[in-house]
Amino acid sequence: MLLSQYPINTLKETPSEAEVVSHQLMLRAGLIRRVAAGIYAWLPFGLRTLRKIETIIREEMDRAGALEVLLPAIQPAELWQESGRWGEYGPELQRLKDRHERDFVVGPTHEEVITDIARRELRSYRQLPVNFYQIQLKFRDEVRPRFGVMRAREFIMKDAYSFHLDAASLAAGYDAMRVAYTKMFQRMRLDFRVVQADTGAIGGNASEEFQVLASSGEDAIAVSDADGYAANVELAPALPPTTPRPAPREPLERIATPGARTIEQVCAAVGVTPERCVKTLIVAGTAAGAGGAGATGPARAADAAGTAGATDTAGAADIASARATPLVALVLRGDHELNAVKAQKLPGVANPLRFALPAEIEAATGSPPGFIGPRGLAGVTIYADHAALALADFVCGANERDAHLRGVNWGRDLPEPLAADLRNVISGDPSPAGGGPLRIARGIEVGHIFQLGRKYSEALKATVLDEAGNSVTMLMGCYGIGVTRIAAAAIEQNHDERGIIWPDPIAPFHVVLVPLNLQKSPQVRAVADALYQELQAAGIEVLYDDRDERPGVKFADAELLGVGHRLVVSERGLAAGALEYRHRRAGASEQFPRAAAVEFIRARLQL
RNA sequence: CGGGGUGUAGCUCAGCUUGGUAGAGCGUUUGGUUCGGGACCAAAAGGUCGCAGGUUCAAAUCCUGUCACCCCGACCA
Repeated sequence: MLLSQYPINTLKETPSEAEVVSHQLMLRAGLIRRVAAGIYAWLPFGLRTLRKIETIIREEMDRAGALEVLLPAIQPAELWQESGRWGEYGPELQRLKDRHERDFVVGPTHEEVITDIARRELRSYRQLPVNFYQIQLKFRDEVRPRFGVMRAREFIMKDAYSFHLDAASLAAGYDAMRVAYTKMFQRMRLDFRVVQADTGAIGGNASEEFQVLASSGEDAIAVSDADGYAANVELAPALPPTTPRPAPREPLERIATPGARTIEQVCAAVGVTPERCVKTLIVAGTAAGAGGAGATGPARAADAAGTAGATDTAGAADIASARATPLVALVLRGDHELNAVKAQKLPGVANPLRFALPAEIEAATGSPPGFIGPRGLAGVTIYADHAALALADFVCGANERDAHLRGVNWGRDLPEPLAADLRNVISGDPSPAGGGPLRIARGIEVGHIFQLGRKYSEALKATVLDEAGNSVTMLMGCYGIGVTRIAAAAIEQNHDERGIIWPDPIAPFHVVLVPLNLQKSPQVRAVADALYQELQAAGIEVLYDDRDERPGVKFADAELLGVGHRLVVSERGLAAGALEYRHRRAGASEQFPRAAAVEFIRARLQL
């Protein structure tokens, strides 16, 4: 491609809207432009990279035996009503009406549509297993789109759905996808980890995420280098302390703590460290959990889970409803952080997790937020994290304005609460796999694989006949990749102060050809033109900077755009019969004979 | 949705406190000189100051409303 024919400008200054490096560089290099919040246009250079990413995905999906389809972006509400997600899926689901006032959605994902196809097309176990995939635009009306294409509202996703007769087949299909994904991300030269993950709103059983490691990543992942354990922090279990709780030594004592609402303030007022304190978070419970004493037993657990989706999220103004909402207290050690995913799975806790409103807290405890403690909380289910439960002589709120308690002991001063894993693991916690301490890394989720089970096939009655002629509900797996996000993730991992450094397999071009003094030197022109033809004829993708620009401008743009291999043609070099080569990561250039150009470049491409 | 902030030239921003001629750098155009690391000189184009009301002799500036965008918290590829 001739750069003189390309009208998109690079930017010297960083647009103020961009926060993270990948976003800044994508805008500066002219890969993307913002059209609206979380909605981007892909310009030619950006699209070239996007297409390369898609090609790698396609090749590996095809190799794994998956079949490509293209499903509609606009989907009828009926399918979503049938699966139940018309009501469950929140405001992220973009709903719209056609001219006849019929309801539709802009697809955020395609389980409903593909299951609808599957139930029509698949009649026999002989047609299974099968895996359908597509690469297509999705729309999710994110609360807060951010970081350019990393968290956009409209984005391109590769989504795949597999159908199986039995669990063994599903597991095999799932494993095949894990292998295919691993291969793809390896081919893209990404530094990633496969981590255990929460199944989230989509539901299902086994689930793993593919996380590209980057400090700007939005996900925290717990990694143990000793035993290979890796999990999203949302899911990583915090093991209970192995040492037993010490015996009480201090007397229970009330302390005036005027205005001390945060753990830091309480510690300062009382004179202890955060790990000697306990914080009590009040969250909404479920109607099932409100029944009365013993509501948290296993028999009620199924009940609670069953009604979780129906939890009312009434406004603060409605005091009557606020009083009616059952509450649950979650108790954590002062230096620990609540893990919402773990908490909302507990019996009696509303899912999704919702913090109680100040009015609700005051109505239930008689104290404003900031002075709440587990002692004397009547009619509230109390869960204590294992670490909080292991404390003796701890500090907590007194359920009274401007007062805390110290020397508090479970069993002695208040009943033993229910024990649970409520917190995020932190660096240094023991690995659940048993091998050494965990460390916390940041990751960008570029892929996610699930064993869905029968959630959608059951709702949409997707069945086949088995060998015995019985109607069997199919098992499903689903497998997503954030295609547009990969481009951003790759830049997060591959850049320097001068710009992008694309890995060869996803670079918009293989080589950038930079002739110096092109307009004045017929010799440079002749050689550069010839090289352009030769390299292209050899199947090498060349960006030919034939602009009438000074060398500095050409070098700066080439480095910003991030093409890995640079070829310089100059009068100085040609006098010695040589060309100049430099890798984007290299500190210096090397000379090589002009006649060997094609072989020289080919030997250095790592595709 | 809650909290914080910003809308002035294609981009980055100043001007607003204290109302009175719309500015700089980069980019763009033309001419010239340059030509191995984002050149220099000269000239030029380019803005209904987000939008709508209001106050005032006079509004980028003050007031009200509205829209858009960005940042911090709960969701996800």
